[in-house]
Amino acid sequence: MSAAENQQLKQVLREHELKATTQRIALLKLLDATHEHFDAEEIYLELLKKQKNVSRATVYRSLEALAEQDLVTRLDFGDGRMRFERSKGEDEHHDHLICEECGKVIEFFNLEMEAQQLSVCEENDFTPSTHTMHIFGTCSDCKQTP
Amino acid sequence: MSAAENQQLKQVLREHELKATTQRIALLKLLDATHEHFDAEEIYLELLKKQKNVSRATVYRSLEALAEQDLVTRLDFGDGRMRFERSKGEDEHHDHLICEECGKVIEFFNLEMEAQQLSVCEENDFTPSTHTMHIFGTCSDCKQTP
DNA sequence: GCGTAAATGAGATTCATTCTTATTTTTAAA
DNA sequence: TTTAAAAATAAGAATGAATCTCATTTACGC
Repeated sequence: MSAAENQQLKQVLREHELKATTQRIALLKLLDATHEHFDAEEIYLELLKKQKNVSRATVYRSLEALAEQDLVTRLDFGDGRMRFERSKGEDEHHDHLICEECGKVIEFFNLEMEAQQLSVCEENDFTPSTHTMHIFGTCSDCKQTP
Repeated sequence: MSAAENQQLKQVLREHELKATTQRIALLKLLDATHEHFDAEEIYLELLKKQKNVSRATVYRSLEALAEQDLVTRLDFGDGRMRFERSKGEDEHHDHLICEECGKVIEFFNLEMEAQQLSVCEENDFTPSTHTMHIFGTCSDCKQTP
């Protein structure tokens, strides 16, 4: 089953004109297996656990290549390092509520908000490619324990 | 007139329990005088031009202290360094369209979008403090010259 | 299997930001 | 105005994420 998954990911990489290296496959497999928002260092350490031949530079370079092909998505929570997730379809796009106390990230999607964004772009003759909407504050858990 | 401005800024700083140092006053004066989104290094260089006694560390520390008191606002355009602007009133809040070609930043405000944000927070029992809404893409100028 | 272009590993490098320590300022009170 | 204590500053060292270098290895079309 892991073999089939490897085969499938190899396919995906080739379709995006990326060489199917063991490192890239392992990286995609890792992100496929979690819903967490890993940063590059965490990804590097996770990969090290599973196979010894990975370097930090490769993690960064692979993430860049994969992001360029929209196979992974960069997330900037404003704390100085980028997080990454496996890209979701257009219909699975989401924004984030970020708790400043505990760091928890709540994903949300609001159709009206997306519509407003498009209308703002139109008003300004601006062609959008991506957007980030982050609301910082305090989550319900942290409100209760002051 | 600069003396009066100094006096006024001194007042502002004291009201926020910050010592009114010449560096902080100069920093506020600089941000008051421009609509640009300077980064820390640019602020440092601008201040150096006007008076020789400033250090990078002080610029960073002052910006942190001023941001904490909401006298300046941090802007994260996702390019690896923070920008700063003089804080505007609640009613002057704005979000940003950021051109990926030329780096131009267009400010906008959309009341419905702000309302949607509040409703999302309510749905999630989340108390918002600040938010960032950045739309990346191509501005009208850059569309014309491909 | 072979050759070549592309990817990788290891570590050096860059760049924004933070920290350290000795010195200087601010400010409140004498 | 002088003075003392607390806070802020200057200068440069240190940190940490991300990028770059270059010698070595790997992927993959032939």
